[in-house]
Order: sequence, then C-alpha cells, then structure tokens
Amino acid sequence: METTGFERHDHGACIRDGVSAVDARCRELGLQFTPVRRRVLELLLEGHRALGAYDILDRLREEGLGSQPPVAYRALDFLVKHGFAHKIERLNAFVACACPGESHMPAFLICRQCDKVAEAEADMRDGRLGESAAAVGFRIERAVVEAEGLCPSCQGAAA
Amino acid sequence: METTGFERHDHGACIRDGVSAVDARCRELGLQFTPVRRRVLELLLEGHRALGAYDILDRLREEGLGSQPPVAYRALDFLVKHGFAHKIERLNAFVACACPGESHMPAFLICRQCDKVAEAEADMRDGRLGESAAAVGFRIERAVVEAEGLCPSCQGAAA
DNA sequence: TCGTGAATTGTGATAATATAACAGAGGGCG
DNA sequence: CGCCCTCTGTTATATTATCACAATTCACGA
Ligand SMILES: [Zn+2]
Ligand SMILES: [Zn+2]
Ligand SMILES: [Zn+2]
Ligand SMILES: [Zn+2]
Repeated sequence: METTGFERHDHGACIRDGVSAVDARCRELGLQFTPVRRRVLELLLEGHRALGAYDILDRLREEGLGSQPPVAYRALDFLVKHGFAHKIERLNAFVACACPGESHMPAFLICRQCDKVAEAEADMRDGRLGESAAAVGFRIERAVVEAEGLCPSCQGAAA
Repeated sequence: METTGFERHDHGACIRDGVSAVDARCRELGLQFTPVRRRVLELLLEGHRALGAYDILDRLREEGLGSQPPVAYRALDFLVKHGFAHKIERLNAFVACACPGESHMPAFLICRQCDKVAEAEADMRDGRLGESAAAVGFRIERAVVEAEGLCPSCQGAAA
C-alpha cells in the first residue's frame, strides 16, 4: 500500500470503493455490515480526515441513526477491530483504512494545518527501532506511528 | 541514547541523576523547578512506567502538594514542554524522559504485560516512513512512535 | 530592602472522551 | 413457537483534560 490522501484522486470512487471493499470483506468473513456501521464508514471516508467519536455521533444523530455515545463507539470498535478503520491516538480520532482487507502495521502522516491524514506502511520491526528493540530483547507486536507535519499543499500555502 | 528501562540498573542513582539533570537544566534555562514539578518528576522516575495524570494527582494529594487536576496537568505540561517527560498517547499517560536536555524524537517500547516503558531513539525522518513521506512531499516535524509488545522478562514469564 | 510585574498555585466548575450495565429488538434455526 | 445470538437503545457513570479567576510566590531591578 502506498501513501495516499494528499494526492488528487477521484474521491467519489474513493468512497464507493472503500465501502464496497468492506462490504465484500464482511460477506467473506460472515460479519454484519449494518446500516450504522456502513454510515460511520462513509463518514470516515468522506474527508481523509480523522473524526472524533462525538463528531460521528452528531452526524448520526442528525440522521436519526442513533444518539448516544455507545452507538458511535460500537460502530467504531467494529471497524477498528476488523481493520476497516484506525484510531489516531494523537487526536483521539478515527480514520477509514486506506486498504481494508490487508492486515498491516499502519503509519500515519497527519497535517497539522488542514488535518488531513494519509496512511503509509512502515513496519516498525524493520529499521532502527526494530534494531533497538531486538538489542534489548523486546518483541514488538503492534506499533502506533503517527507523524505530524505539513502536507504538500499546506507547505505551498505557507510560502 | 540507548534503550534502557528493561535492563537492570542502579535505580536509586537513576532517580537522583534524572532529577539533578533536570535541576541543572532548569538553572541553565532560567526555569523554575518548583516542589510540585520536582515531585512529579520523581514520581515519574520511580518506575520506568507510564503514570496517568490522576495517578500522579492521587500521590500529590496524599502528600499535600495539591488536590485538583490542574495541579498535576500543569506540572506535567511543564515537564513535557521542556522535554523532561513525554506523553504516551496510547496510554494517556506520562513517563520521565530518559535523556533530559538533549532534544530528540523519542520512540517508546511499551510492555503490555508489566507496563514498563523504555525509551529508544528512532528518527522517523530516516527509514521507510521517511521515504514514503518524502515521496508524497510531506514534511515530518514530530512523530509519535509507540511500539507495544512483550519485554524480555515478560517473555520469559510467559514461557 | 522594597515595589512591581510575571509566573505559579489553589480551587471550583465544566468540557471532552470513553465505558458499564441492562433492557429490548431482530433474525436464524431447532 | 422457543431458544440463542448479535446488534441496538438508553441511562448512567468513569476517565481524561481544560477553563476561569482569585491568591500567592518569585524574579528582578529601583
Ligand atoms: Zn478519497
Ligand atoms: Zn495540510
Ligand atoms: Zn531506573
Ligand atoms: Zn514487561
């Protein structure tokens, strides 16, 4: 999987493809892709941005799909648990996975200006951190990697 | 700086040195290393473990050093802002910096069993993430890198 | 030494994020 | 139908973090 999210792309297709990929995957795995779950995924796909659980909840409320925190959190838990979305710890917020289906150790590039989030691949078991860990005998199982900075277009705007 | 925290070491010295390093650094920079701030740093140094703000606050309360959340948060903000401690986003908790004074891009190895935290160095601008970021023109300014897994002694215990 | 402004602390209130607990709805299947 | 299982609705509560403002302490120069 390559970094994406900062590049121009057909975003309508991006949403449709994201939803239908997850739909297919749920069928495969016998998971229930219910209306709330589908809608939450759509909301996350809308902007390549991280959304807080309460942002999601507000939208659901407007649409009559649920009004209490557990509704949003349950849908998000489902999506995260099955790898269809990720939590950005730094922001206490969530993004749709850019490549649902493949299991991976995601890394994120977060623009501090426009809040867009791109997903990259960076298995931490390779590289310097992996070496340091191996050196002390630490076994890495999962990793939170969240890089913050300026995306290309915000660098342009700043100049 | 090397990973530390999982290896045996003279921990009394570890605390003393940590505190006096910060003390010296504050003198250099003209910062006020007040009793609350000092005590919070000592608490963080106590276990090479991440402590939540309210854990800290409980200890402060017992000791009559303050009883409301802002007291703990302000001390933690001070320590984090000046690089004497770090926040572990994954845990909403804080650890003392293993090498106060040097500015760095820290990475953490977090044992999911015993909750110990070791600090490693892993500048994300190198390596695969750096390449991915460069490829899309993203400029990394800071990074949260938190690897979770099993420390050497917990691997031993599990077997 | 004393006055002055800035930094720090005390305190009550509240915001933002997240979970617990349990009752109800719905569907597949004997 | 009756049972089991998953998902949903709802109330309440836990956990993490910040705001606002008054009181105090500190650094620093007059
Ligand atoms: Zn898109
Ligand atoms: Zn941007
Ligand atoms: Zn130590
Ligand atoms: Zn351990």
